[in-house]
Amino acid sequence: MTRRAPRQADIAALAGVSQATVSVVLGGNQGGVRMSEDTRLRVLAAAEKLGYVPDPVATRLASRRNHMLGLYTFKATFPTDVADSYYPILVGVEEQAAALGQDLILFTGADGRGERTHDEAAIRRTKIADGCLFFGRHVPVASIEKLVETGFPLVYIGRRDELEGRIPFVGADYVSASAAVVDRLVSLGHRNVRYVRENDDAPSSTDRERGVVEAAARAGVECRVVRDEAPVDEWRRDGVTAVVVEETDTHAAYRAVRAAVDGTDLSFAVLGRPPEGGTDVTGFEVPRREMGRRAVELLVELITGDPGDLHQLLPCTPVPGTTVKDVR
Amino acid sequence: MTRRAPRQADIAALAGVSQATVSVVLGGNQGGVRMSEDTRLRVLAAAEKLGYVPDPVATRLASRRNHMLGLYTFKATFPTDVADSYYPILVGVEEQAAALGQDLILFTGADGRGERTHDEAAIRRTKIADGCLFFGRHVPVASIEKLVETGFPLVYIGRRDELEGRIPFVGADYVSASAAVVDRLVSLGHRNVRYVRENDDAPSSTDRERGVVEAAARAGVECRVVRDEAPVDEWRRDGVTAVVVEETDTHAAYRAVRAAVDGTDLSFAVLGRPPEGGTDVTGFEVPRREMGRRAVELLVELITGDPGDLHQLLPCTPVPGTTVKDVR
DNA sequence: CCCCAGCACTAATACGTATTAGCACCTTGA
DNA sequence: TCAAGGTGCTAATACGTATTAGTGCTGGGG
Repeated sequence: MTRRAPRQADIAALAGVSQATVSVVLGGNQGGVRMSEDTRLRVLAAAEKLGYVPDPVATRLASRRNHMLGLYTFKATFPTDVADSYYPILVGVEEQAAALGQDLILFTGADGRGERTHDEAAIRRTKIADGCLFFGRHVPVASIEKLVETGFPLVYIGRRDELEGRIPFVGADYVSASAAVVDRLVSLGHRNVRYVRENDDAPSSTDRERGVVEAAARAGVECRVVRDEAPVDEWRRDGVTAVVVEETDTHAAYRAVRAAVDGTDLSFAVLGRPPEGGTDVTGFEVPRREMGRRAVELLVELITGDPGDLHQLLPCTPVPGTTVKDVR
Repeated sequence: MTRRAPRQADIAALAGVSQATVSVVLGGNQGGVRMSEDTRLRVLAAAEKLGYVPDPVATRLASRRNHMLGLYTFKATFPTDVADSYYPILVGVEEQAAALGQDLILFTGADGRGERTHDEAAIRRTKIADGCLFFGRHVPVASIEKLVETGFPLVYIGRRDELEGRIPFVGADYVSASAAVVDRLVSLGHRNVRYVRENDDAPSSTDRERGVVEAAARAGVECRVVRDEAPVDEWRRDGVTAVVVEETDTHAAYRAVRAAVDGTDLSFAVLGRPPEGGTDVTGFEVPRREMGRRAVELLVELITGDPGDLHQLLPCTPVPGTTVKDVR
């Protein structure tokens, strides 16, 4: 039953011109080819009448532009467990893509039978789009390198330092934001702090640690780093007055520490936002939506050829909260 | 810098065969073309040596399908306000798309400058995919009809009865689920019920009303339908013992009624799930994730040519809850 | 010695669009 | 009248792979 979708050749036949003419007219005549107004209108009318829609695959094969941006996530794009942290980014991505007239291709990472693979073929499929956003805590370096080497435009959401800075990214400035949290503690008189981080070496984790450690060092304040455990009584014996905890998608460290600290007189801050929401816990807000927007912006710049800064770190907004006490 | 990616022609040259041979060998020889083991190995070796990876764009142009499913939403795909009700559907869609090896195109509805239009051109663009899912409370009938008429595969998420049943859909059986809620009230002795519904004539609203009204009629129970207001004292004077409220994305009716009923001895049920979550409120669970999955399944069936049932209604899961009292 | 049946492979073409060189025609000015 | 220049359009080709009809070759049977 399916009538074939109309193509330029059909329009050409209807309007009594050649396929090339149709392409020129519909393409907005970028090539500077002369065309009479009369012909132009005839072609447009025919296209309208047939309900023509350009084939994006053919467009891309012929010209390497189809106004589609890829979105490759290393987990499901719509994850079930960490919805709260992914979602705002996606909102930003969609927002900006719409604003710039780009559609989005979600690569499901499926190569036919179910299993989600992130092998080279899967990643290379992103080339169907004009460019692609990548989003995930880790990087399959080899595959990404091949993409980068072919000059394919891509932007990571989140800071990356693999491939000696050849990966463009839009991330959050966790270093400064984390340092600011420590600075605040220091200004309120805390001289002995524990930092609980998770067992992950993604940049978002290491950046936070760096911010905390450097700020503590600058202030001459003691700050020991521990992982994923909360012997609160011991800490208090050691003279600790404040606990800072990393916040990741899993919330693992956060929950453990929060539970242990609750009801004590320890000050408490989180490097991000607590999963339960609210503004009472001291920390900072990651500008996820803005990250999504800027990533799209940068990607489109890469595609069109004059990118701004290839490595962007957006500032996080401090959340004062009420869980840090003045101990001066 | 960009060295050209190797193509089949390069392999062919290296192996001393034709491009067609390369295609046949690398394509796993689906067409039943005979090929000597020797040649096969030579080609594979050459491909390996050059690091060949097929160009997905060309692949998709040459074969008729592009293995992309469209997803057209009448609001932003990633809405900021109704995340909870949209999201599970998207999860299901992505899940099943991945399982069936399909990528997803999100139509941002952008025609250049920001504003989201749903004119014919916007909807027509969905044809760049092999088929498209539509998702929204209302239908731009004229535009959709044109699509349907060309035989373009599409599936609505949510029941639709426009175009005399020519629109395939996967929806939820709100009629039965709503009736079941009333049946439960009746079985607990309620003989006078108020139904508060919202001011919307989308199928999801009218179906709920129908279920409620019919169930009440069958049981010979009084059930008056009101819109969006909650004069609780008046109801109680009239002998009402239970209130049923529709639940939509806006939560408007729900919130009003819930607040008014709270603290009274009126029983209370919702035709869906309350926005605050939990399982204490009597109602039912809409199988959103499953709807997403099945919609994808049906769409792919339409594309490949042997669709099952074009109109599917999925059962909702009853949630007993504790807000309905036994008044026998 | 010829014919036919496989065998191993390839030429040709399709897919739908973009791009570019250039053709045929017209106008203008000398 | 002719060259120069302009106008409006098209032929040809590229993009990289899939598909199919067919071609040349070999060997075996008659």
